[in-house]
Amino acid sequence: MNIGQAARASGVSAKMIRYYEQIGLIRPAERTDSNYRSFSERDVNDLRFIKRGRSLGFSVEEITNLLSLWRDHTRPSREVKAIADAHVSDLRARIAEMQAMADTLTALSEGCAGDDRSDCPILIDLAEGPKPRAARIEDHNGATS
Amino acid sequence: MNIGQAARASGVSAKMIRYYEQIGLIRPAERTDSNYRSFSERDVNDLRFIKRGRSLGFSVEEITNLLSLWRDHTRPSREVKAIADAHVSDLRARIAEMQAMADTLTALSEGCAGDDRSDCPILIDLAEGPKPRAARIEDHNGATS
DNA sequence: CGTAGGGCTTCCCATGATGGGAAGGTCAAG
DNA sequence: CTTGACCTTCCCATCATGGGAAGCCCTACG
Repeated sequence: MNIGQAARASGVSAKMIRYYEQIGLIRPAERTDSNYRSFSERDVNDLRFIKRGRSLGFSVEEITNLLSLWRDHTRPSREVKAIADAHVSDLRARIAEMQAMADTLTALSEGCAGDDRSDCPILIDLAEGPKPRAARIEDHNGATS
Repeated sequence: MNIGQAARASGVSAKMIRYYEQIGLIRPAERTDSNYRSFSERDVNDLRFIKRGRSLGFSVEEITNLLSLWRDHTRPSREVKAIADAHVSDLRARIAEMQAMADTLTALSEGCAGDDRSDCPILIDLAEGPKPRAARIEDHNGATS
């Protein structure tokens, strides 16, 4: 199986296959007499594993670990779960961050006419920093943050 | 004002200030006799603008546009709003993507004992691809997706 | 006044995952 | 035997950021 065929079969681009080989994520492929890489079904399965891992947002480094856990069927599921859970935490943290950005911007955009006038709370916020959000009445009671 | 002082005053690292200058995001700073960059209050304000924009997830390119809109007070808010809204769409799309990843992984992780046994649905999913979700009963009625 | 330490300058390199493209070898079909 | 599609390696670019080296400058202290 050529690299192109392996690419089509796995959904991983030929460029990426070479890259994964180069960084040691996959074993160096066999070579034909003419120096073409030659892939087995098993190689393609590994590539599919990698592809799926990437689509779940795992870094190549995490996939390296997951792949070695997968190959060694005696390893405890604890290790796999730890990697996955750490990744989920990471995802959720980044989601929260981006959600906050989106919410802030949405609020600012709603206050922006979006017409010919130049007045725009978005620019004001960028220039002057975040305006304190509508103060909650409870806060007057001296609860120090 | 030295670059270090400007960095402290704006929250943008000296490295980044030089970079922003290099790519033309900010005007080249004045220089002292000894070739040190010299920043004004106005420069620092620009840096704060940039900093705030980055913290809202705008790319440097988007900030370039926002900054020029900010400097030209005659421009219509429509343009600003368009940039912001496009960015919000982008954020929301990426959030949805990551949310889907996190949800999938959470479900898989819940099915994983995380103990000494090697059996683990996470690895199975990675190796074999996504399992069809628990089929909803309504779906038996032939509603084609 | 001399020197030490900290700040500044530029320049190069690295990150992570991906793609683009050039130059050249190979293979299969016509 | 030629043509076109494929393969090989190598280099470059992305985006925003940091690390670090080599060398100049400035200030404060003895």
